[in-house]
Amino acid sequence: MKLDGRYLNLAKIADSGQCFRMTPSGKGFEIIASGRHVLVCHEGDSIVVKGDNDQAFWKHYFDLKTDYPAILASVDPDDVFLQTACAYSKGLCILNQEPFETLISFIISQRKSIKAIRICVEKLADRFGEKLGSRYLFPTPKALANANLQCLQDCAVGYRAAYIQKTAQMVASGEVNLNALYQLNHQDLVQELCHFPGVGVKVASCVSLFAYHNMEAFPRDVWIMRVEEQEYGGRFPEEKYPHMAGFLQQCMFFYGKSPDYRVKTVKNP
DNA sequence: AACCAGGGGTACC
DNA sequence: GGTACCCATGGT
Repeated sequence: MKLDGRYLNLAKIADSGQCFRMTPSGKGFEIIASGRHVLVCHEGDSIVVKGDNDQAFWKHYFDLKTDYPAILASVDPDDVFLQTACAYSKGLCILNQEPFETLISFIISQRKSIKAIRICVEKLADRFGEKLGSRYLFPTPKALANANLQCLQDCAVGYRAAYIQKTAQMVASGEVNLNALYQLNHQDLVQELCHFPGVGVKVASCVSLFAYHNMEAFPRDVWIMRVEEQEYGGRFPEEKYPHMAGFLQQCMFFYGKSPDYRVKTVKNP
């Protein structure tokens, strides 16, 4: 199956820190998402997906309906840093990911590096997920709700084990219906997600952006705050870009973490 | 070998 | 309502 790949850059998406189960494989990438396990790679102007034929799903997953070039073109030309960050990040998009996996993944994310998050998520899948071919799917809410606390801790999640277990129980029991939350706006959604243990405004914002695709979400982590301090004297005016702030945040995060930017901003007196 | 990682909960004031 | 401290674990 082929998709329009003229804008996307799979390598950048895989390295962007919004998804944790997209890994280099041969000339392309392996993706495990929403009960599917595929191989994707660039081929000319296309992205070739092998292992699944649900075109509607993958078009949505890669957010092909959003006009990213138009978004990039509408960035304030006087904001030199943002222009640079966006140019550097060309090919990034905001994926449409499954809410439960995104929720648990970003509960794990607190005080962890992206590499460490990947390891935890993989261990959870290996231990509690359903097998599909050579790999394991992300665990269902029920599987994590019934998981032994010590077994969860064996997945290197540390003190977050209790957060994961309780959150999974709240979902599995029906106390919270994640699919029903699509109808909420960003602010109400964040408030709702904050009821889960281990979820504060930052994690909730990530879930709002990466699963529910609320583009006005602007998650502030240590990297973003560092960039905001350096480039904007404290705070990026995200209200200036109500329908694309989340994507710009991705660009600022991706560029801000890159060696290019870090070398540039080193101060040697 | 200290220090940091896509923070949040809690106990204080 | 702010703020200080604690929380496991892996990478650098």
